[in-house]
Amino acid sequence: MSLEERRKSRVTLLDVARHANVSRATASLVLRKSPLVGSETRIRVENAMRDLGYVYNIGAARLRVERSQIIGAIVPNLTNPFFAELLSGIEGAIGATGKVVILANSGDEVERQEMLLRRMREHGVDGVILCPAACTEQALSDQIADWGMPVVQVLRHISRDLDYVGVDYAAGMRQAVDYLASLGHETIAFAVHGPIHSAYQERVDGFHDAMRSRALEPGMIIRFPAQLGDIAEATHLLFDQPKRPTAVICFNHIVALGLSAGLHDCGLTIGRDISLVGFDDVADAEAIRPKLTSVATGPVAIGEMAARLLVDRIADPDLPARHVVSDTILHIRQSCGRPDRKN
Amino acid sequence: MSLEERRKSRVTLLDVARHANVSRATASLVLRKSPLVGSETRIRVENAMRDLGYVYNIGAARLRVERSQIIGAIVPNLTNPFFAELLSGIEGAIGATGKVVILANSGDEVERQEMLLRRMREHGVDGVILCPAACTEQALSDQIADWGMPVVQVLRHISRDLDYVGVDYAAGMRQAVDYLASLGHETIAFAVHGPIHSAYQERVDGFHDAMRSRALEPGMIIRFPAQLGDIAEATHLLFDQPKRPTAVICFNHIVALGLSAGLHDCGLTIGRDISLVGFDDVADAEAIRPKLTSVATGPVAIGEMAARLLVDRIADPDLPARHVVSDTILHIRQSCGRPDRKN
DNA sequence: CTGAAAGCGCTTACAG
DNA sequence: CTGAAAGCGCTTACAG
Repeated sequence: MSLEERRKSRVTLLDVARHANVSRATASLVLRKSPLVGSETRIRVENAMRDLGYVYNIGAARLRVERSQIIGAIVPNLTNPFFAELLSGIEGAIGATGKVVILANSGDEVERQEMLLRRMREHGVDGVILCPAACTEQALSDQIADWGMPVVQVLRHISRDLDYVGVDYAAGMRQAVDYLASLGHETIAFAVHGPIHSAYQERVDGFHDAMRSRALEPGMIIRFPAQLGDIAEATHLLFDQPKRPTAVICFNHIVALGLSAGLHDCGLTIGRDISLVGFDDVADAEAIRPKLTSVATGPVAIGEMAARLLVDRIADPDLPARHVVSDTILHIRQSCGRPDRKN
Repeated sequence: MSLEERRKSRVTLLDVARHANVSRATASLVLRKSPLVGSETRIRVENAMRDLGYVYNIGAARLRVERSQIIGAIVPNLTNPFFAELLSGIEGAIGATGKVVILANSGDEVERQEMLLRRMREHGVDGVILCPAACTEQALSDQIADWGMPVVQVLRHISRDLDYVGVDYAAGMRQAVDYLASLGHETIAFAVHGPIHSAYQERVDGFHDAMRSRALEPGMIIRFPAQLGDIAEATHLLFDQPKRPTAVICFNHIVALGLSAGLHDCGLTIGRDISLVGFDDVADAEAIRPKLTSVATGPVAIGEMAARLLVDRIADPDLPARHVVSDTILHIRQSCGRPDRKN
């Protein structure tokens, strides 16, 4: 009986048309706000829709028309607040166009990513915003081209043939290094962690380049554990170096949070005994003490921009590939000082 | 021409059937792994699918069958890491069943929530996991029943007629109060912020009850700004009270982060001069110093549980409504000490 | 095990 | 402006 009711309650466009004394074609035109329909007719149909509780069936429409109004978003990690902000930007901008976003988490695994991509194709997504899992091969780009599926890469890239929106990581590293150098630091470490991908590589290369152009010794890359909980107790890695760094740049806000805690545990005062620069500048940067000087990358805006590019590409698949790289901003707060020459 | 190609490349089940020399019905059976098909036939069909690059069209199938394999998730805020973890649990558990999740952000606005719900119905979602926007009226529950749409409420509830999975906030508050009382605190504040909803109310009520049952003076509820960035500088509110609190329980990790910073700015040492208990226990709790004693609510597990309930309800819409409320765990770390009687 | 046929709810020319 | 008809890609009885 509840099944009965539910079945009964499914009202179709034909029901609406009958109730309004028009043909189904006319009702369809009203639905899509065609100017072909007279206003009295339109109103009659709209009333019928309301009275009957009609709900448009996008899936059925999709069968005839080439738009599902669904786009996919694949990120490597959902619990990282940085990706949450990215997603927030994507969802906001896509939602504003009346489309809907299917969310998926690749966990940075290429097989899982492959499965998700297939699932999304089965759902007929109009396109996807992809932050490629680490170790994704460039060949994926050819596959995507074969499929004829609009894709924009975000934050990480695997091919120049696809649209891309990301961050000018090299410039960000230069800002950090220049700032520290201006305070007198010469021995600067770059504390990294996590899987290797384009954004990782660009940061590392950017660090080396920035150090070189300041005529500083490059090369002090120190790898920390992937999990926030393990970073603090690995802080000693900083001091196991041949030359002890007076300043450290963090790969992202997770490393910054971990080291900020770990240095505190070592009895060091950040900003006096050692300088710390964060990267990504999510909300925490303001909240930890001392306030963290940080390179801001604006994840929400990046998500919005990626959404915009995807919408454009769906509208015109033959557009040449675009690559937009956004500027970083160094927010100077309280976590850096002059080097302590005693060390 | 690229259009041509794309159109050409759309291979249907009929193409597969022809290529494998079977009827479309048989191909469909293979697709759905029916045991009715002989294994040689099955293999022939599977090869044809592979050779032709066939992609199942779920949307077309949905038209015949009552399952879209899409579920919706509506949360009030995407940038709050707590909701990101919740979402992660939802996506993981739903994804594991082969379904896909449409994500949407209500921004805690009921009109927006209404629009999102409609959009999801248009997409024929099989059900939705809803964290109701603040001020959602109970009438929504009746609407949902009318629609015949499976819904599970998560974290916040508006009606007992709908499934719900949330947290035993009252028990969490009791744990916090009991712990502080056992250290000797008598003047305890509850620092709240954000919109009012069931989870808010339950925490406040739980606080009062817990204080009363310890024979302590209840009632010190102090409201802080909604934005993390504004909380630290509102810390003085704690001291504008008739009786200065020796301990404060935080509404969530955002308040905890903000106050932790603000108290530091006031020159107070947390755990010695004043005690702080967090709520939610997202990753940060381990990372701020002193380590934050916190009531853990396990958002990932809650998301998973909500997904499980939704799947059950979709399978059997006539199930009686279930309400699962998960236990909290008090993680004792370093942010609490005995009250300083000098104050 | 397989084929022919009807139908899910829409859109789109094509006539009127 | 409106109606009749075909078709999007699948599934589901129903015969064989």
